[in-house]
Amino acid sequence: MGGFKGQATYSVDSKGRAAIPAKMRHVLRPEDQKTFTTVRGFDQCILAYPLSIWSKQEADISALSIYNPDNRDFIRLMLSQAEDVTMDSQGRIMLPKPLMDFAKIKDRVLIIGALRWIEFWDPSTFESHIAKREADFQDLARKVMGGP
Amino acid sequence: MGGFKGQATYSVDSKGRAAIPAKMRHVLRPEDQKTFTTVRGFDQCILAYPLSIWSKQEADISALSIYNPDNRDFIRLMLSQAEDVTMDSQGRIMLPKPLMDFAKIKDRVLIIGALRWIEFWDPSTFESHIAKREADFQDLARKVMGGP
DNA sequence: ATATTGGTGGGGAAAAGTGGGGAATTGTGG
DNA sequence: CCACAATTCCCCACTTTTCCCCACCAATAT
Repeated sequence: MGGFKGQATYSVDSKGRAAIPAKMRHVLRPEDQKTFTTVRGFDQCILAYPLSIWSKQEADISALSIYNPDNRDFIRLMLSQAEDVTMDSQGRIMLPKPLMDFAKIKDRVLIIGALRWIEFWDPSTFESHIAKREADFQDLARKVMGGP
Repeated sequence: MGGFKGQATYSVDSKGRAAIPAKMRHVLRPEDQKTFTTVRGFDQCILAYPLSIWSKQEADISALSIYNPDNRDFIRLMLSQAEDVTMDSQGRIMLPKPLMDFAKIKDRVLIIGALRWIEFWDPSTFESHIAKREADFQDLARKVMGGP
């Protein structure tokens, strides 16, 4: 069925909590146990995978050989800042501090759905990240999705 | 069955709702669950795909590798402004605010059927967009559809 | 003329987002 | 092992937004 989509800008309260948009909560399945695994994104953002999706990623990483130095460092970078977070009864999660620091998120957060995962951005960071891409959206789409 | 066709100019009320023309409503199939997925168009308009059509698009996007930066930005641009909208009992949908801003739609909207999807335009934007093409309709047709 | 379908508008109930207090847990230092 | 501090977790309460339903008007068909 449908994955995460849409966006919302919410507040991060003094306890570091942020609400998950209701429309994204509804995408979660019972086996996810209201839990996301948060990891450091490849860009300056936090990624949150539903538990059941993350477990596949974890299996892939598990399969990497320990005898390759690149593999070892990749595992360190990926896992050392990974954290399971469970929604409270209000549908909020606690964003891990190390990840908030990495993404420069303070008291407002932009949450965007990206099919199989959710991204948390500092609003102004996202704007500057995406600005130039926006102008080239047509070309980017053609390049990525194929076509003449 | 036939796809969406025709046009209509309707009002957008204070709550951001717009009616789907009845002739287009009748194109929807039960598996669409009266739901469209709205996305940012490549031109200055909003696209609405019936749920069952959109799910194919989503599958294609899902197949993209997240280890490619272009792919990631494409997914962000496409999905962050995508939204599922379900018709109410009067056959209306709520146009998402971010998309209305993008398409410069205020209180009137031009709705165009385009076979597998519906387009929402600001009436004057559409007029100026299509004006120059209108004169070249013959040539455009030959270019697009093939022929001498 | 009347019934039915299609478009438009708005009010009230329900859901969603936000903030904070206090109990339970964890971690640290004596 | 215990005391204390800090953090986390679990409720409860308030405000705002969304959504569901009813009502109205116009146009078309019977």
